[in-house]
Amino acid sequence: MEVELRIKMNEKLFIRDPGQTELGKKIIRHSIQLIYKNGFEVFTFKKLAKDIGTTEAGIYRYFENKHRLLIYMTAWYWGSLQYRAGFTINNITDPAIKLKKLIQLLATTVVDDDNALFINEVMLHQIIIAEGSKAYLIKHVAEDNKEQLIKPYKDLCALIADIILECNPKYKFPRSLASTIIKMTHFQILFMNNLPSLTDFGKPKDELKMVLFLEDLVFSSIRKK
Amino acid sequence: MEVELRIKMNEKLFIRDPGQTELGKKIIRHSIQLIYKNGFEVFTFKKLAKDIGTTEAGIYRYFENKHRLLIYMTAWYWGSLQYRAGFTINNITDPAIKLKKLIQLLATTVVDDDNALFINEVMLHQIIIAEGSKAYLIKHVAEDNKEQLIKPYKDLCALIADIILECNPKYKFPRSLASTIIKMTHFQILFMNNLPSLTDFGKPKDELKMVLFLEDLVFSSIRKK
DNA sequence: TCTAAATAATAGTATTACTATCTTAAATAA
DNA sequence: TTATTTAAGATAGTAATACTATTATTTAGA
Repeated sequence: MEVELRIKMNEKLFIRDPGQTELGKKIIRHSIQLIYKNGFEVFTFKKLAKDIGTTEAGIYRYFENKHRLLIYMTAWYWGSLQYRAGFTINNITDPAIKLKKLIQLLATTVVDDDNALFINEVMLHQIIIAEGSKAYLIKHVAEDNKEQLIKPYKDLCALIADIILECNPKYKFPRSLASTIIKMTHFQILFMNNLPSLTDFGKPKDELKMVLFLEDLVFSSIRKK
Repeated sequence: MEVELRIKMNEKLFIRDPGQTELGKKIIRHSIQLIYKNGFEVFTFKKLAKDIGTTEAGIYRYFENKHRLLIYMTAWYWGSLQYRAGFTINNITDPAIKLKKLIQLLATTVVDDDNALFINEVMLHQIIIAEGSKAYLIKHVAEDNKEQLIKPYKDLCALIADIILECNPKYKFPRSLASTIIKMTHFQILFMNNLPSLTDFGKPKDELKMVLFLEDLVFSSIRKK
């Protein structure tokens, strides 16, 4: 039996649902490869179309522009993470262990490299780390789209904030700490890989030490007092 | 007597030094205004030229492209911060107080709105918070330029890391904590202003509470053990 | 006053980011 | 089975962007 994990995406994120058609899946798959390889700035629909073997107009039937495509990817990433987070902490009662598991989930490179899926999560993870901020760090995103885009992110943040409160109901900054955890895991990975002198685990790369740092940071402030 | 603070900028960051000429200063001043107002994506040299009352070609004599201009601004910002950091902690001996002062410096909106200066630091601060990541989150920056751009950032990080070690010589992650402080002050400001639900001080905006959060986070982990 | 540097004015090109239209192929519904 | 949607392919075209090049004019310094 095959189980296909399908993440329900908000309809406003696309013109035509890329998950529903072959071309749509190809668009996502090849975009991820191209952006992963060369970065978002040099990525164009023309190059994508050529890579896929279709035409520019074909892509435009799915996404309004390349920025929307990045938003779609980002939302997909956070949705998937949300799902895996729920899975990870399922049946665990100790909130501290839940939190540790989540930090690990966030900080550790995804290993699920199932080629059957139309989304390569390893590459996507790297893209989000390197380019993810660009999805919402822009002035022209209309408020409603921003809402839709940010929602899975917010949900994950709220989930973590709740667990923090479980650990210590008196802790004053659960949401800020939650968003800090999420941001910092990504940034420390980015720094570790590209600007190692901004970290203490860049040379040699030591993901484990990074997790230790994050755990230390989080638990010292939660447990204090 | 007038004292002009001049920040020495690396020569690779521009074609012609904008600090040396009237047009150059205008370029910086108007870029800051335009990017602050509409964001970096929609900012073009054509619009800038029109705004200044010069031509596109005129701008290109100073900067290779708009991305280089952003790099210049970013480097200027970190240079300025580095200078103000030194100023701020001068004559203070207690490392914990030094650290607190630096957190405040990073987190608090700059007030120095001296119109005489060709760089409006209040706007620049906001630009760096909102668009700063775009300066180095790109694949095509050549390594040497990246070095030059990142240097003042690294220097500031190293300065903070040293103070952290003064506070507690046994602390294991001084550099990661330092880069975390720098990143998080900016992100928490951004979230506070744009995505308040990701923070605990968004509604109403409470910069002071934010500083408390950061201090709590930093000192609980440094002082532990 | 002469010279060199800086700027202004104008023009032009390649690429990007789209939009429009028309045709064909495939899926589905009556 | 045929009719009808629906998706995809093919082709063309436009406005804006991101530059480069050339020449003329102004300004400042020796």
